[in-house]
Amino acid sequence: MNDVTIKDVAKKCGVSIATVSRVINNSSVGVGKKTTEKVLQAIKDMDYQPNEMARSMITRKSNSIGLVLPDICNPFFSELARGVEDTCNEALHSCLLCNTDGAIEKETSYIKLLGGKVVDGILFTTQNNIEDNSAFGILQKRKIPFCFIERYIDHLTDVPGVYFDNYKGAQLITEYLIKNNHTRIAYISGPLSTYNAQKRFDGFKHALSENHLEYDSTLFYEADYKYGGGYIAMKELFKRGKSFTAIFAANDLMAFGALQCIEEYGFCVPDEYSVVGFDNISYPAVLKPVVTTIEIPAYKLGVTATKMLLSYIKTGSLNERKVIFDPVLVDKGSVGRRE
Amino acid sequence: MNDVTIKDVAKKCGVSIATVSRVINNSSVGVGKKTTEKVLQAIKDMDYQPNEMARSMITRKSNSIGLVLPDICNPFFSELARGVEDTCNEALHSCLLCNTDGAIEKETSYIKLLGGKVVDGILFTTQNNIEDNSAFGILQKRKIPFCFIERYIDHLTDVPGVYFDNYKGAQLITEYLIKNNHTRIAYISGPLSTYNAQKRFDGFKHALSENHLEYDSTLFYEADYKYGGGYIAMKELFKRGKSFTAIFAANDLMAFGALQCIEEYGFCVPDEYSVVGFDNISYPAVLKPVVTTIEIPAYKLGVTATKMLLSYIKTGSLNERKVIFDPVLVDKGSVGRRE
DNA sequence: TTGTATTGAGTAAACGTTTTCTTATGAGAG
DNA sequence: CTCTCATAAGAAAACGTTTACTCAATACAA
Repeated sequence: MNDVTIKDVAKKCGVSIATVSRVINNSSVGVGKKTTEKVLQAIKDMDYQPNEMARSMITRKSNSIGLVLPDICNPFFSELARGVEDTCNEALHSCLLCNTDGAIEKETSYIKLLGGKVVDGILFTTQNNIEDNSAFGILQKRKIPFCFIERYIDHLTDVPGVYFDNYKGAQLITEYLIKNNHTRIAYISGPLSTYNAQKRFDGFKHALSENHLEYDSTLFYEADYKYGGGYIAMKELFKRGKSFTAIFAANDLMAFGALQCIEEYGFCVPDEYSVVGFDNISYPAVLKPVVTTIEIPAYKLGVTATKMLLSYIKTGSLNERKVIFDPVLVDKGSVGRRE
Repeated sequence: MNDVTIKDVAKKCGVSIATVSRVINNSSVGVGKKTTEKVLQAIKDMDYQPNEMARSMITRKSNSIGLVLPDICNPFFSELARGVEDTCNEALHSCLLCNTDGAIEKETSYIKLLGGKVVDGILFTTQNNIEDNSAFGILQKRKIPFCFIERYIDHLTDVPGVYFDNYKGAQLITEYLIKNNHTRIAYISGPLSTYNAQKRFDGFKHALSENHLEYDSTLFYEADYKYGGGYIAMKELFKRGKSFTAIFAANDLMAFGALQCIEEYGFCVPDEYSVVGFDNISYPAVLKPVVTTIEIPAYKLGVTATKMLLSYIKTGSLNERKVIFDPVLVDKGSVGRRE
């Protein structure tokens, strides 16, 4: 390690450490021009780098934030993370990465660790229910600045967060199907224990009723947000023998599973069945299949949340506690028009 | 912020801060059982969390490492990062994420920043040439513990790093083609300015000559590691009118591009043309196309590099300065047997 | 009983900064 | 020539820990 300290620099210049400190920080307010130059030169010569730890002790700022998310390998989260990190970097902050796999214990232990003044604030994404999440409790108790990402607590309106409007998204894409004259739409849901899945389902039903269509529970199947789940769901829906012309899967992965099944049954998309998903997971354009979907702007969510958190850390207050992103429909041609 | 300090705990218990410190650290060596319990209780009651900054000042360890990579959104790097973070977490360390986009200035500024005792060591991946990389210079000058990942400096044998044997990988997959009686193999290269591309190309040529096949430069095309590049390369190869039965693209993305072109020409894979790639980019199994390829164990690379770095940080020495991972062939059915 | 370990716990220095307070220097005004 | 004031720079405290050094108290062997 490089062990040049401010003392060494001071000694070499024949000045006090206070002077060196002033040069480093204020670009020399109250330091003579000649001295400033001398110090600057010495810093360069000795390759001196201030010890950020010591600095943080005094300033009570670590200039870093923690990013707690389920899994960086999930493209949604890596894009989000990129948005976070880019924004941090711009603001001369560092970003600590924490993968929780959605496990509450891991979330809690990370938050505890980070709370030890390791970071100035925390960006938190969780799939778990917030209210009975001990991590959330610690955040509040310790008064650690934080900002939620894609985690909704309808009734806790004062909790800072950046959200995506799943309800509206589901509504939007359902309406798109309806506009294309689909009236009997099968719905493959994610686990309804998650807030996500519930909101999407609600949005779907709302769009139906707004358009005077009846929700048919025999066209509903609750799966697991996974490829296999979508496949099984589709099979089951076919088995039930009810008629429908479109399938709304609550995420892209399940939509892919459904497509696979449809193909095996020898049906054509979008001619015989229309399929829509949710998420717009972004893989190289080459890869098939492809499904009309709702895009969640992960990068933007990351940027916005980071800005919010940093501003909160800096000023201690927030003029906007909640930012909600609107859904955008991305048409990739898996919806056909019914006449 | 939670501002309970060790002093508060000590005062509440009527003991000295040294005692509290001992309880925290050694689980009370040299502290009476009763006192220990009292302190532990107080810590819980007051929700005391030691200030890691202050701690680091004394121990000269931040218990965190920096991970410097081009782009977390690239699935290779996110998997790598996951390996790194998991290993860090196990060792009770934190991991700082730094995206450089491969820009030397960004690499340098990150390394400088991290060098300020923010981290105990650095994991460094770069696409740039190491020798004239100023970031490398800083690493060495400041004696910051580091470990390279997937960056090769043949002649700098004492530089700690974890590598993947691109040469052998290319050789392996070429031999697989030859074993399937392909004798005229087209090669779509990545940019030969990168070390990667060069090694893979060398491995390819070596396998040919080992099997007494002649390298034919009219079957060679240098592209850019991208989908579009692979597509254009394939088109050009067809245009040249030379005969070949297999295509080796130096990464999967280009292989996909080649496949796209082959399909447009109305040819069948693997019946008429065999195609192989490199990287085994891992997308959900659903997604097509799919190509026989060489897997680079990103996660394992991350784990190994982290272990290496942590051990170096701890002991100050390294029994193994270089770990090289062997390639594994992943057969996904895009190679046909020639009779 | 005396002497010697052993154990428990306190005191204070140290880590490398920032920052408040203080002082020395010199310039300009009267 | 003196007084005042601005400016430059130093001294020292503080940040919250860990740890080396003490010392008191107890336990045990002789």
